[in-house]
Amino acid sequence: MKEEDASPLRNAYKVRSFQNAIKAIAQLDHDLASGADALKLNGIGSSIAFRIDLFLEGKEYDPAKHDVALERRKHAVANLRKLPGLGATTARQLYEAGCTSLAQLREPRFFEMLLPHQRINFLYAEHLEKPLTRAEAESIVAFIHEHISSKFEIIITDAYRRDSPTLPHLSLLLLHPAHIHIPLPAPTAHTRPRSLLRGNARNPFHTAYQRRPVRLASRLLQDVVRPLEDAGLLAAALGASPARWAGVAVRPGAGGRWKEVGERLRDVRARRGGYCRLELSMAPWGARGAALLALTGDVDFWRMMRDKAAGLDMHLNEYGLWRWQAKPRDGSAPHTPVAAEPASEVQAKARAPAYECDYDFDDAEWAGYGNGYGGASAGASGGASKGKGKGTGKGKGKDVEKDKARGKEAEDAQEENGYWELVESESEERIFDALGMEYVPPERRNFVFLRDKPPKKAIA
DNA sequence: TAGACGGCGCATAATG
DNA sequence: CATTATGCG
DNA sequence: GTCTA
Repeated sequence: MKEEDASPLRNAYKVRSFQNAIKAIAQLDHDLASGADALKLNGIGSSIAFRIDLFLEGKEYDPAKHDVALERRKHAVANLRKLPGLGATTARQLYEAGCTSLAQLREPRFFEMLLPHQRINFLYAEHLEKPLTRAEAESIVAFIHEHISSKFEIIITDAYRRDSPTLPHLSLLLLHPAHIHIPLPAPTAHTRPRSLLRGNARNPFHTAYQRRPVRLASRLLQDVVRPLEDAGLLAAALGASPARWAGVAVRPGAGGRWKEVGERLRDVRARRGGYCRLELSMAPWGARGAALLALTGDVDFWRMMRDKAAGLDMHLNEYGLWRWQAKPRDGSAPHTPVAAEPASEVQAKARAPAYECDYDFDDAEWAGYGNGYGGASAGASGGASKGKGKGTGKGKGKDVEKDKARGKEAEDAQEENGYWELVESESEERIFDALGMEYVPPERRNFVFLRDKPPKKAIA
């Protein structure tokens, strides 16, 4: 009877209902005698009970008889949703406008319904589906090295670092000795453990809202993305923020050959040649280890690491491993800098701002940061903007609705109760160590590792 | 019988 | 320009 | 689709 139920996928809640029903039946230690028998189970209602009867009597359930139109719509929507970034809502709108397949998105009336990133994903769809070879990845990195300052260090992360022979896309970590500010986690990071088993796709190096000029002034955008655009490597952007850029890049020709700039720019304009997805992440110089961890392990492994940290009452993000230090009641900050190991000069500079918790929390920089990990301090507090509070003022507070107001109050209280202390961020090895784990080499940071060697396993 | 059915952070659009 | 709403995963 | 208020 599972086969009976396995197919439908139109209404998310309906699908879940079927899943629940299947689970309920699977947990039984005996066979079902009838639909009425099944009806007693939690998760099985009249409709599924009826279909169980049909099944037991050997009759077929014929969906076509029930609803041809629905079936057709289901297929169309499922097809449309294959495009990354195109979800249920857009798919439905497209279908209602008469679009029944991905191919039809070519038609202007449908194409215009797409958001910018959806358009790019569509236009480059065949290219982006094609994995890269390691040689292609290396060739692109060499190209980038030739077109940006030699002070940048570039590390290929993700699947490449895990020794995978092919890469779904190219993910690069960039480091620059002058890029050193390590932002603090949100004050509430430890009191709001994320759901560790599901949810957010990985999106490290996010920064809170910044004014346009500030955003565009980032070293990544100015000194990396800009020259690469000029060099004709980048064909389209899917998203750009101060420490992160994602988009479409040109692939090298056969044998890792690159054409001359002018020709490449013409190719890009005409969308000739091969393309791939490229992701650039800019990490603070002293946060190399944490950044590598965040960008190398697959999603499951990274989630496991963060879970591990949470279990030890710490907080792990792409900037480092943090421990919450409660402040004594009188408010005098316990001046206990970590510095477990001798820090290089740059490092010291990188860390310094992290411990000076003298932010003006009413400053606009802090307004609007989310509740989660990774966000918080917009890099703007690098040094200069620190002492002089007030930008546009007003920042947070205000008359938010009850719910949010409560949350904010809690946050304010948190801020006074302590601060985040950076335990380790420079070396992967030492982060593993601080978490009480054996070092796991990149090629083993994957789902198989988690399954074969359950570290602690929160998987309920 | 109507409404819930997971919750959250991000990017972008819409709105003030 | 800043905040809120929506789509997405 | 089912469950609950």
